[in-house]
Amino acid sequence: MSPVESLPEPWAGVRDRLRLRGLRWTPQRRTVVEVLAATDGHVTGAELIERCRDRDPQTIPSTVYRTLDVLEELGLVRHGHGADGREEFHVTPGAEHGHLHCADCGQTWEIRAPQADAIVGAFRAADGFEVDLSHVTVVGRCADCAGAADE
Amino acid sequence: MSPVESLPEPWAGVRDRLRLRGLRWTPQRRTVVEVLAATDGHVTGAELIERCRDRDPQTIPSTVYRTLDVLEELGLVRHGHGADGREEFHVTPGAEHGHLHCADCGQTWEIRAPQADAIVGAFRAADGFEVDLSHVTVVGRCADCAGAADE
DNA sequence: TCGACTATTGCAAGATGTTGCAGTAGCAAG
DNA sequence: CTTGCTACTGCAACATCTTGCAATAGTCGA
Repeated sequence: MSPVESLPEPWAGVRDRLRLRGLRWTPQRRTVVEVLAATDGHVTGAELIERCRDRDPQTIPSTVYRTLDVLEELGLVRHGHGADGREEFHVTPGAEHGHLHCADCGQTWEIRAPQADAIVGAFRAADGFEVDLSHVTVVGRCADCAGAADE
Repeated sequence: MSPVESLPEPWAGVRDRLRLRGLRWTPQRRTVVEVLAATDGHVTGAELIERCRDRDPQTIPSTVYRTLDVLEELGLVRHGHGADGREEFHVTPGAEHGHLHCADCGQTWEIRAPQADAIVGAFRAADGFEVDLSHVTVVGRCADCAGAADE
């Protein structure tokens, strides 16, 4: 009795975790999980659908989005929003990070630990508010572009 | 020679500022400007269109969005994204603030100065990056909801 | 006041998500 | 292996933005 498929951790047990909650393991969900397991870091909703279609051309967007909701409840992904407000999904663990985006040059960076801690710490200390950093894309102007703007 | 219309500051000179740049003052833009002048704080794109339609039922969404782009270039509004990624427009000045949103209870607060400074300062010191706080909605869990989640 | 230049508009189509509903198909029990 | 409950799917319609294009209409100079 080999496993359904050799999925890397932490995806191997998804099927059973779903069933334990009375949820179901379907071909469509399997497609999404396989794509996510092969994804490193983050994907936008559109990219994800695109990749699912590579495996199964019949993929329906609404099904993918609903599957992502379920996987987020299991803690396997987190959704956030890019600089333009479009959805972005982070594959956990190991990809829980915020993004920094320059509105001028369009570049994006990951927010590094010191700044992440500054943000999370500031709200925790003041209000007891627990920030979900990976939900956010901080927008502004990078040093190069800010300098260039001063003629 | 009375002004075109008695718009409150800083909207009174919009017409001339547009013309100075070779841009035009149209009835459609006037509608948007009037609505914004009567708006306190922020509005979502959908709300704005709704209010414009109250004044002019012929209002076309794409025209409104394009007008907002122009007004943003003049510095009269800033766009940002709410917790769900939808657009939100801040009427400047005086409404340049970030938002804090609890994913559990759905409440939203304005980010206060100490936390705002902590964020802006952290990025400025480390990378010279100038954060546009009003673009962002920081999402997480408020103290009450975080507490309730611990059973 | 008239004419020409070109910024804007209105419209239609497309991208990205969300939602309601009826039919389908997992899954656990017998 | 059946059967029944109900979670899921597929679809269609809608919400929010964005973009390309032809026609319209502000502006400015003569």
